Amino acid sequence: MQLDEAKEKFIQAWGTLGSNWGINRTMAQVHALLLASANSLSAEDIMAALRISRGNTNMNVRALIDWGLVYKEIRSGERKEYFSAEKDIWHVFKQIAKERRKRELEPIFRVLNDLRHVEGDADNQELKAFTETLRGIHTFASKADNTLDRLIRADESWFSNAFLKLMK
Amino acid sequence: MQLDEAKEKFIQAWGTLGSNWGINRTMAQVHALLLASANSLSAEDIMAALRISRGNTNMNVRALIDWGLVYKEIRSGERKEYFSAEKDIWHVFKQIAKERRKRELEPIFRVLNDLRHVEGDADNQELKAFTETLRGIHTFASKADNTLDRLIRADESWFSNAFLKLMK
DNA sequence: CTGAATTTTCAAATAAAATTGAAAGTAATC
DNA sequence: GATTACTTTCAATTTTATTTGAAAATTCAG
Repeated sequence: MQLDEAKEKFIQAWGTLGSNWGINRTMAQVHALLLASANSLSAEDIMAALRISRGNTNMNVRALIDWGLVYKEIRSGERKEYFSAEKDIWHVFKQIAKERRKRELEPIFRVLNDLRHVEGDADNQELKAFTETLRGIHTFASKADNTLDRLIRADESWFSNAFLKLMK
Repeated sequence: MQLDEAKEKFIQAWGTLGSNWGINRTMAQVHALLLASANSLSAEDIMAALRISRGNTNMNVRALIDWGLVYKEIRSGERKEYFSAEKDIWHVFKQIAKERRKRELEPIFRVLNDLRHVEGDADNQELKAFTETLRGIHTFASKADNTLDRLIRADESWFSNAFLKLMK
């Protein structure tokens, strides 16, 4: 397979992966394009490579910068901005985990926790079932969130070590 | 807060959570409704509670059964089917992880692995950058996939233990 | 300052995903 | 084997999400 074909397939696959997990497909594709490029790219480069509009390019590049996955580069003597992706995949993963936790998990878990104090008759079966479900979610979410937090702060050797530990 | 209001908010929150992570919002809401119910519910009950059509109800209940998150119940003497959710949250989590791995991770990682054999000049910088990115993804994905696999097979005490181990 | 290069915004258009509902299918009962 | 009580399917519709592109804003160089 030739490089161009492989890159194209990589971009498609990464886009599908993102899309399946609630990330805008184009955002994931821009990310893939930058991950697969040796050099930083301008908005024009991205527009041409993915055949998308300037507005779309701008929005998604900004989002990737907000997510801490893409960096802006200013080349001296040039006015145009160039963009490059963070290439350390462990760092990329942590960054995504961190942002998604902040944006999509924390707010929901805050709501779920508030719901645990429902007033009502102690031997109402419906109420019991509901609070029991919320309790289960809370117990699980606390452990998971704590583990995730540790993961986000850890370096790769921690992950490898943890991985090995858990293997036994 | 009254039970009905709390249930409603729970259903909304669970729907938003699913939607953010690439799961059909209604499917997540049906799941929430069943998670919050003491007794199994019929299609009519679900239609009424969520104000959705019969077709929609049927599709999403079937999907939840496919995912192993909801069980069908036949009450003797009744023709109607009733549905109840798996309430053990640790089991629910493992089941979701298992299904998503199978449906959305494995196929993509198979594609990405194929892309690692790209032909071309060994000192082409673009080629080097591309293969290096794929190598990084592969290394990470292998570890993550293995950990996930172990998680899926584990029981809750394993998770709690692992959690404690990783805390130190 | 002024103007050219570039980026950003966002209302309107388009595309994608989800939903409806009625017709077709299935299965239990008499 | 016909009737009834459901469940399933899927083309058409509706809703939601994404994308476009042109106008406005910004930034830099002279």
